[in-house]
Amino acid sequence: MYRNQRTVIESAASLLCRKANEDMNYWLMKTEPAVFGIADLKARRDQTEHWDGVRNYEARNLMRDRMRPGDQAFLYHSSCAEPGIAGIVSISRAAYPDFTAWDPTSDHYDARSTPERPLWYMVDVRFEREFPRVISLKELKSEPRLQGMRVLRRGNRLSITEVVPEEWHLILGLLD
DNA sequence: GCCAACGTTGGC
DNA sequence: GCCAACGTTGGC
Repeated sequence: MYRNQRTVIESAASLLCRKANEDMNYWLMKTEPAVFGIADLKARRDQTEHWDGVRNYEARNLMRDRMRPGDQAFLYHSSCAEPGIAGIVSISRAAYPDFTAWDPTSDHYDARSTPERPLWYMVDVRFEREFPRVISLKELKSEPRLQGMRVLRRGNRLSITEVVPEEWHLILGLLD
């Protein structure tokens, strides 16, 4: 009961915050569903998880300098049978040091990063919505008004990219 | 600072 | 499994 009430209150607060925030940004975040997909996030306690393992400076800078709580992001499934956008997550915590970089047993260990001088950062994301179907990469590529999207560029490898509001709403419209 | 070699990403 | 494209590393 307490959990439900808190969730409702937080959702309302998040909405209010979003409406008041002119600088809200939209994002696209890539993940391999075999490792951690939208279904995994949905199943997490509080449907929230930290987004660890980003080891690219440009993506780190976007998280650290531009992402704000209340921002929304498409969750993109890559390296799978049907690459595409599987749903929406929200940013629930601003960037903080990625502690997996300090763990020698982690796949993402990086000896250059320390608690005193963190090199890598992560945010927390919360499940918002799973689409009734994946909006495939093929479908995104076939839409002329989306050709500017960085994720569609040939050879793109950046795991976090910005989505402009026009693209965001157009993509949501593809579901109808 | 240049740039070749390397490891990784990710669609196909 | 293939391979193009990319970011990073390290020799010079």
